[in-house]
Amino acid sequence: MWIPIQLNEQSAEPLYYQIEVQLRALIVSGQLAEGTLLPSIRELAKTLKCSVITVRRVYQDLENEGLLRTRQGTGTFVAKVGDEERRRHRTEAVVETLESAVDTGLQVGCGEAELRKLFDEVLSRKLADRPERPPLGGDGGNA
Amino acid sequence: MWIPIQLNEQSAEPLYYQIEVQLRALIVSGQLAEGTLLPSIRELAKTLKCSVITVRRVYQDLENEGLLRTRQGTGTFVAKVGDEERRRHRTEAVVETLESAVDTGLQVGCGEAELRKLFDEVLSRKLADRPERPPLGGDGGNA
Amino acid sequence: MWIPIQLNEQSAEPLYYQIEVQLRALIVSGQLAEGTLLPSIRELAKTLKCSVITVRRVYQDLENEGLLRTRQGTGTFVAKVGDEERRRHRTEAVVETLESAVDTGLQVGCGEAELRKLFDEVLSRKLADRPERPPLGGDGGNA
Amino acid sequence: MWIPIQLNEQSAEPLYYQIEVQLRALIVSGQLAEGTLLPSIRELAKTLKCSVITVRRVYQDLENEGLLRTRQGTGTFVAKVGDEERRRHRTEAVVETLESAVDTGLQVGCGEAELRKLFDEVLSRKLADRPERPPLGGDGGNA
DNA sequence: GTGGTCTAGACCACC
DNA sequence: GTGGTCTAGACCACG
Repeated sequence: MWIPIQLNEQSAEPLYYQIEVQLRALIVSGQLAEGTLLPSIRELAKTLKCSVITVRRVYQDLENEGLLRTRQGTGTFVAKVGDEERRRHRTEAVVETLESAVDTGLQVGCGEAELRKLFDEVLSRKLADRPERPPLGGDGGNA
Repeated sequence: MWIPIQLNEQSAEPLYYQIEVQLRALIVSGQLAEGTLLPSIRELAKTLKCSVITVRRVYQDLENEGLLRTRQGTGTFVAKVGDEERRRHRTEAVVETLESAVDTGLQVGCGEAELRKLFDEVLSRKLADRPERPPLGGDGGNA
Repeated sequence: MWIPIQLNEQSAEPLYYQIEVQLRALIVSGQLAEGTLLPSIRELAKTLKCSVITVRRVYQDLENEGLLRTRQGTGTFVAKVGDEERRRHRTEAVVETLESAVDTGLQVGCGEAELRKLFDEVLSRKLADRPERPPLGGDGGNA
Repeated sequence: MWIPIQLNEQSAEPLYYQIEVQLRALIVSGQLAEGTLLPSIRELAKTLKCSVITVRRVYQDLENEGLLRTRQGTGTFVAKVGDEERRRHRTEAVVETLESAVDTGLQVGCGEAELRKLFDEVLSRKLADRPERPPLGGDGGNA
């Protein structure tokens, strides 16, 4: 099964964090359905050209968050995520970042109108750039 | 002279970064006028209850950005900031964070409408919470 | 023949261990009488929805402990368990776990009284929850 | 500062887990007071003769549980633990183990009286063996 | 000095 | 084959 994760080696963000963010997004957005068997840590590590330990950490962190479940000798699966939890996860990161942006804007003296304008510009640009991404087949490898 | 900087020890963001962001905002927003003498490194460190090394780094970074100027034996001043530069600085951080938020939102499957709604909520809340802050006296320091 | 074994997939305990503990308990408590023919490895694996390898390991381990005997081409039987051995086995696991619990309690600063209270609570609760379980018919298998 | 942690290399329990259990106990029992600066991961690793990574994992896990707080460049501190949380943590592990012991006992056919007798024996023995341990000085190294 | 990330690689337990 | 633990050691960021 193929998982669309893009790493940016130039970024200051740690590798494990980049992977976590993207994998978490795939799960809470439902693109990776409950019960889906993820690639083994070794396999994903090879795919991403990083250490198995880095991938392991990702899986472990997401398991601690309750998004994954792993069974030794079997593999790592997408856990059941309640609707409530899914909604919370979905907007949590977005809202946090928006708050930070608005905070910064207000502090440097932007008014409400200017902030709205900047947001509109960013949103329009991002929507235009948006790559078409068909939903992942979520039934592959689900034992 | 008093500089309104709030540190959050709980945050994962490094101390120096929190200080930099806020000090930069005060400068590019004009709340700290050109030529203003900043508190000495030692004084600000004492005020913020952090290491002098941390403050030193902040002043150094902002000097490298051209926002501060240091004169040996005299102190550190707010440099002249061109209108062009000021405008760029002002929106730069905001736009970056907004982009990051929108990216995250799109990746977890939020639609345009939902993102706009979240932004509106955040903006309204922040505007309501906004503390009244009179402009700082920019006419020199008492260090 | 039906063997009452409950597996908890959520548990961190390995499957083979959960099965071993419960099967051992059935034997040393006399609920599975000497000479009883156990279900075949394949059958039990199917019943428990786990790998034959897992069941094989369980039978092997219990055979090494002297609780089971395997006769090629015939099947696996409950071995003769001496009274001495039965008594030892019966309390061994219980005592070990009790010791571990008491150790933990003392280390976190519980006093004797508090430990007794906790034990009473747990015991009462478990006795109340206890499902009625009639003794198993120990007179041979239908495999 | 000295932390009384005993490792059992023979045990099947992973090192990191043994350390976690004991450190957690010291914290929730109040023997390590809020704000106490723990030994650095390198120092504790040397003391315990294990890898820094093992200690790091312990600190990280306990930080995820909210029992520790670490500040880069400064060290790792005991976090504020609410009374409610402390009580929960304190009895949680004990109760779990007691339940497991009682479960086992009932399954092998012990009656209530026998279980009480076993518990009494274990408790008495452990109380007698108990080493005298004076409270730790919790004010060492607290910057 | 501190913690944080990433690496390679060994060995074990489980299915 | 899978994941789990532990190791040694490099390099960076922070105070």
